[in-house]
Amino acid sequence: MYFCTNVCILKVTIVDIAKKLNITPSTVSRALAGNKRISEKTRELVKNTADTMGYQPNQLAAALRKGVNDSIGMVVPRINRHYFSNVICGVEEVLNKAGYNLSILQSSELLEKETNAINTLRQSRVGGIIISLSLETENYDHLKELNEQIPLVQFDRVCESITGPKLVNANYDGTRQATQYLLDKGCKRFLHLAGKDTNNVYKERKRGFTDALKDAGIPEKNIEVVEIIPTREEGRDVITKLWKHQQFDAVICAGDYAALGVMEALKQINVSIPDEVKVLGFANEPFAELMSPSLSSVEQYGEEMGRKAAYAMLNKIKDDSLDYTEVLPVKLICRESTR
Amino acid sequence: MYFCTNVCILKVTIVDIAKKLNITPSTVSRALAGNKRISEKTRELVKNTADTMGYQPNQLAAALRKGVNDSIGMVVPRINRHYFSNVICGVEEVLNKAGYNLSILQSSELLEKETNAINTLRQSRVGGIIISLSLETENYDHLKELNEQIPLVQFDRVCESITGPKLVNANYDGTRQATQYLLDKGCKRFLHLAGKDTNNVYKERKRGFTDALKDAGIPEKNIEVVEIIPTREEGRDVITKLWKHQQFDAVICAGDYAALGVMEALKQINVSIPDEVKVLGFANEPFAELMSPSLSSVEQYGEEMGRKAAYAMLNKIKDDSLDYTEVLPVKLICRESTR
DNA sequence: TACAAAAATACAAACGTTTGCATTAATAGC
DNA sequence: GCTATTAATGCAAACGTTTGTATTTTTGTA
Repeated sequence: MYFCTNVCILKVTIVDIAKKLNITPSTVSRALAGNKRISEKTRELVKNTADTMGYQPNQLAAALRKGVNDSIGMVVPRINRHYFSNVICGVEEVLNKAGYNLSILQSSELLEKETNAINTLRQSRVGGIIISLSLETENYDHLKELNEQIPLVQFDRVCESITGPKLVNANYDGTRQATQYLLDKGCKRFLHLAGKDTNNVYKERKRGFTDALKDAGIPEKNIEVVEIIPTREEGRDVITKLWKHQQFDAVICAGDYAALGVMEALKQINVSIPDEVKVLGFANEPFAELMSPSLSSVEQYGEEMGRKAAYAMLNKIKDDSLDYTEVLPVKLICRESTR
Repeated sequence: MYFCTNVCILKVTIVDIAKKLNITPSTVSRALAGNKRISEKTRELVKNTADTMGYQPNQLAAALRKGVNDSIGMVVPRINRHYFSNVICGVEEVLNKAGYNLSILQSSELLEKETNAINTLRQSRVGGIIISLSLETENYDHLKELNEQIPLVQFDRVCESITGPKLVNANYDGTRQATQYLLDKGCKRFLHLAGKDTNNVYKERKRGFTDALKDAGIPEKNIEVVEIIPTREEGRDVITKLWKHQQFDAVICAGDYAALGVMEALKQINVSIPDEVKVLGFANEPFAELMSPSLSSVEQYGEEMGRKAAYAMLNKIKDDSLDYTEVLPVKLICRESTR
């Protein structure tokens, strides 16, 4: 069917259709949009010839003229992180159905890349931005500015002092519940490997941990909190160093990767899990279930988070005054590492 | 500093700057672009006032006028698959540095969503598309058409009959080497859980498997190939059913998730891995290393693939006649499941 | 058949850039 | 001091849509 070359296929525009049918571009535009002002007959005619000519509407021109863009931007710390990639899927699912499409950028946990990403998205005039902050982000000026300009939805790692929809996981409840669970198991000496305190996620997890222990009357000397970057390596290193001076029977980590490191380190020095130490992670990464012993963790539902963030965006676009914080429930998953 | 409202910040345009400085928009445009035709003095002046006014260039307008867009589209089967999310990171890394940005869409393994994604990207006039095909895609008309219109780079799951840059993993070599490794270990009765034969990736993996065995003189009756959708569930189910009639001492799977299912099923019926059966996967998912016994697999370097795909795109944009297939090396990773 | 009302379409400006060409200002050469 | 040359800027059209308003065509009614 395609006898003509690239160029001609690519360049078919509303004016070409208009010329072919001896009508005006405006009529074509309206016909394609299904406007009732155009007669049923010409509407059909236009649609058909548009099809046969291989017409592809020019999003750029339309967005420029309309002043609104039906694509939404998304900024995440890392695309290849299980949790975030799941959130992306959820967002995509909802936005796609609503006729929007998604531009995804990653900040790689860097403030500079985050700022760049935001600027890129603004320059391409996205209709809104869904963001989860980088670990490095402690100054929020760029966000405050952004928030005054286009619809902004924050999720997971958020800046609380910025108005608008914010969706977070029940980090406090999750860790508190997890800690309580270990208390019930009879643990006495607790270690928490926490993340940066400037981050709402890690701050809340730490708070859940300490509150649970305080309420249970555990003496301070049996509670230790160490702030790390929650990676496999740091988890391993920190435990290895720490264990020489101090032992625990419960280690609660701010993330599964740190917990993985902890377990590896403990195995290496022949500390038995869960008999001598119980280990708990957070995020329920796919590997948690499959390790040996399998790792207890806290599931946070990424796709659901994504869907909620997308709906929040759709609503925020309609009503700019939207301002709330929703806390999504998480679920403690008990496995061998805490039996 | 921001006394004025949303609207006014958002709307600052090249004309506003021009008015403020009593010069024309064209001068402003050229100044911002660093054009030498504009005097050093006004260039600086314009840039400074643009900054203080919070000017954000309108990508839409520029792309519309220039007829080219500095954003690249990417279509992958699933964003939340470890391999693909790694490829995305690689692509992003390179394109970002080159001043492009990325729009990522997922096909969810469906032809229809793939076609939609492509259309969406074309409508937003991306400068090129990097794609890995959905499993469902067996008809390539939409790709052939696309390939005549904008720069197209295929990776991993490709259509061989379409010209242009194609980057694939050494699926044949990888499986062949893996099979040879099991032959060397003394295995005699081989099972391959293959994926769809219409897919280049799975076809090559199967070919590597059968070629290795044929060359080793393994009799046909000791070779079995079963085509499945390589998921955990199917791996589990197929083995459970199969094992009743037929046993093997080597199971080579087209993917790690299928291998995981296989191992679970075998554990359930008390078949020992690796003593009675050796199991091998493909892709080296993060969990492979952490399982017990740990799963031998074939590493395919996602980020490197992404970087190569991005470079291919940058080159293809410059030179449309580019047409080659590059095979990226993979690496057999031997672990406990094949000891 | 004429005429108002309604339906269908046409006209033209606008969105914010970029860019070829025209114009003005500045410098140089004599 | 006057023209030739170069440097700096201005003008206006174009990219492909959308949309308010104007115009034409059709329909209905008397």
